[in-house]
Amino acid sequence: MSNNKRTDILEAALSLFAERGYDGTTVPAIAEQAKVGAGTIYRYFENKEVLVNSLFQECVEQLAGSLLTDAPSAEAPIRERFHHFFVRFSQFANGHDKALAFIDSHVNALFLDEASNKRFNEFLDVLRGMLDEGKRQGIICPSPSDALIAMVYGALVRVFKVIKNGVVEPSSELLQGIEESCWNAIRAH
Amino acid sequence: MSNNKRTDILEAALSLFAERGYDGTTVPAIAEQAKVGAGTIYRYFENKEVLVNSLFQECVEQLAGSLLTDAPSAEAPIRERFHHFFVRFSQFANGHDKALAFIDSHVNALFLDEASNKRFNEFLDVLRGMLDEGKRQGIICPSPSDALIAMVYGALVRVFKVIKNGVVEPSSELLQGIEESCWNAIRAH
Amino acid sequence: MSNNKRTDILEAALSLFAERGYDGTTVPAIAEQAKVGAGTIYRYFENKEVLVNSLFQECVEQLAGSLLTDAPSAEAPIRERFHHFFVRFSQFANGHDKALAFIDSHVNALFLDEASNKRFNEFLDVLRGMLDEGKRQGIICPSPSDALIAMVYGALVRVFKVIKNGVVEPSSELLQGIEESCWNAIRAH
Amino acid sequence: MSNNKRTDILEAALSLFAERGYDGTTVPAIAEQAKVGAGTIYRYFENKEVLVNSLFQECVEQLAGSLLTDAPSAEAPIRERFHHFFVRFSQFANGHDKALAFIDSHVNALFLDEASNKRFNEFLDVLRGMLDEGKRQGIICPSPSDALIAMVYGALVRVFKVIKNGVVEPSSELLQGIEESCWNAIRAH
DNA sequence: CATGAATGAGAATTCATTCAT
DNA sequence: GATGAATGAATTCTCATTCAT
Repeated sequence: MSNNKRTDILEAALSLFAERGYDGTTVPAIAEQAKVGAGTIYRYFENKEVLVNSLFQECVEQLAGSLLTDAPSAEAPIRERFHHFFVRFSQFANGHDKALAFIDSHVNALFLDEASNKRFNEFLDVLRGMLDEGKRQGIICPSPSDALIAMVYGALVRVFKVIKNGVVEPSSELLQGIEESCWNAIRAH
Repeated sequence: MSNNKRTDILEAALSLFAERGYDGTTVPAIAEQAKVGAGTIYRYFENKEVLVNSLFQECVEQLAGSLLTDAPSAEAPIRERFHHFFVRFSQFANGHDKALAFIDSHVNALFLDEASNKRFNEFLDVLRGMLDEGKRQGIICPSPSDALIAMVYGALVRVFKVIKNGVVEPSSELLQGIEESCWNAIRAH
Repeated sequence: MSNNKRTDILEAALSLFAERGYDGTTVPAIAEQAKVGAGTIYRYFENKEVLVNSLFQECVEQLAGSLLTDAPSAEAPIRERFHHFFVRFSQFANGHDKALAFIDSHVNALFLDEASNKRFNEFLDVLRGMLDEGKRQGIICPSPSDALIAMVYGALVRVFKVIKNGVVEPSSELLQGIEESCWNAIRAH
Repeated sequence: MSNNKRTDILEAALSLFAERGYDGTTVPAIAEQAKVGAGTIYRYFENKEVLVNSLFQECVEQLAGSLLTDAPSAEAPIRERFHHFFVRFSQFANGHDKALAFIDSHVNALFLDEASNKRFNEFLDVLRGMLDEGKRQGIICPSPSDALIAMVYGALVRVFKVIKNGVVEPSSELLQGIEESCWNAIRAH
């Protein structure tokens, strides 16, 4: 029993969208997974597109919120800020693997609306802020921040996916190695 | 006029799959884009699933072939081999952006068959070979190759996507910076 | 208004299959005749083939049930048993002419499944039992029962079809004459 | 190699129509079976409907011709005429089982044109003539000829089908038994 | 509020027919 | 004449959405 059908629906949708994609997922399938009637979904979301956008925004919200929790101040050393970012991201990837997979595989989809895209860009801005500050300090390499973000984000999404799939073991050495690799990718040499 | 309808269909499918995904693309839409009748598609491909698998395998083939062209021998220095890989990958990303986007967004899809998955893993093996040799020589950092591959591949796919989208300018400095970043991510420090 | 859409669909299908055959009948045509949406048919039957098999089995069930209703015991005289069979068959042919036409024109079709064929053979077994007993008593002529069944069944299906078509009048003299003819065809002389 | 593509097409169509019915048979399937191109069929027959009507009429022609060959004169004893009919019909059923199955399963089809129906009725007229003469002589029972024809024709089609299917062995005793049964069905008692 | 049966527009696929070679 | 690749209308089937209960 759950105290909230809306949440049940979003969780079911997340699970299915992450696995089969938006277009590969039917509304009745979401209803079944959520253990609600198909019609119930339409009491909480105007239609399938509204549902996917709501879900996307909530997922990005969670990810962004996760990264900001207990974050060092803007005055803290970049390396420390990056470490916090990495730890949080890695926790999120571990605890919310479906959300990360869903965000990643739907991020450029045509059915995402203005608000969804805006929300995702705001999330990227957090990273951008850190990198821009680092470049000002000469600690981060001078490539465009958008390029650096794309690389770090792309690298992390992918590497946590192979971890989730069990291809490699998520030991603390591995995580340290990944953090080092990412840091080396963006720091000035 | 084209000398080959099969090619027209594959190109149309690539374009649409890359943009809207497999499930978001209708067969008549492919037919229209390819300027053939809808029924014609079924003369060349048994069904939509066979079409997407054929396309996937051909794209991976192209990518792998591209990376192998004029590749330095296995005895060449790792840095040189990596450079060649990067240059080829960047050329492919530039000339075949849709193929790269298509591969990337469909690589784990449930409708891909055994052969498609096998073909993609063979492509990854090429990278693995280079990294494993580098680790033996102590040049590449000791994280599992699957993790390093995921990071480099993820970083490159993503960064070339933002380049394609015009977010950043593909200057030679940028490309040098990206290559350096990727190399720094995987080399031993 | 009917209390059961499944029944509406089966009746519509029976009517159309009897008239135009399985392959000559489209699903939307059945839907229209049944006054339901085309999609509704698929809520009740997995596909067109399942529909035709369900219908076939139900029709054979009705025919067999009809023949068994108030049937004389296996100890009753063969002539009496045959009379009962004939009367029941003739009533069925009169009241369920479409069912009889449908069964007859689809009985050997390739799309009928194991269960459908089995059900029809069970129906034939009822006749076979009567004829075999008659042969044991020397009342029925010694040709193989399968041949006698084929003849009687073939003769009756065909003659009731011409009656239904209005080619001949279904007077009681006619029915008596047909019963006599069939009996004469199978009795020992 | 055959000297006549038209014949090849008709034979292929006969074989397929007999097995799967008109609507269940595709024109390309006929072409393949006939070892001609699909387009070739349209050089000999305007369309599929013309093909099936031509075939139907040729088959009925063959059957009627078969029954008339060496037929006793109208003055010959009815029993002798019936014997000849039975022998010829049985030969036809044996040598042209597909033609008989095809005629039987398509005889009332909606796509048969005027000429096809007319041709089939002319065939029935041959039987009718014999039975009417027999009734005049008091040898044949007084049921309407159309009913008697339906019964005899229905019985024979069905019984030769089970013989063809190997359910019963076509011994000369069996054939004699069948002939006797049919004769007993229609003679006056 | 919640449901799930019902719907029909739209998707994948087939096939009778045409026509350039 | 013969072919079979190409076609698009028609067919089977799916699914987002509605609405009576």
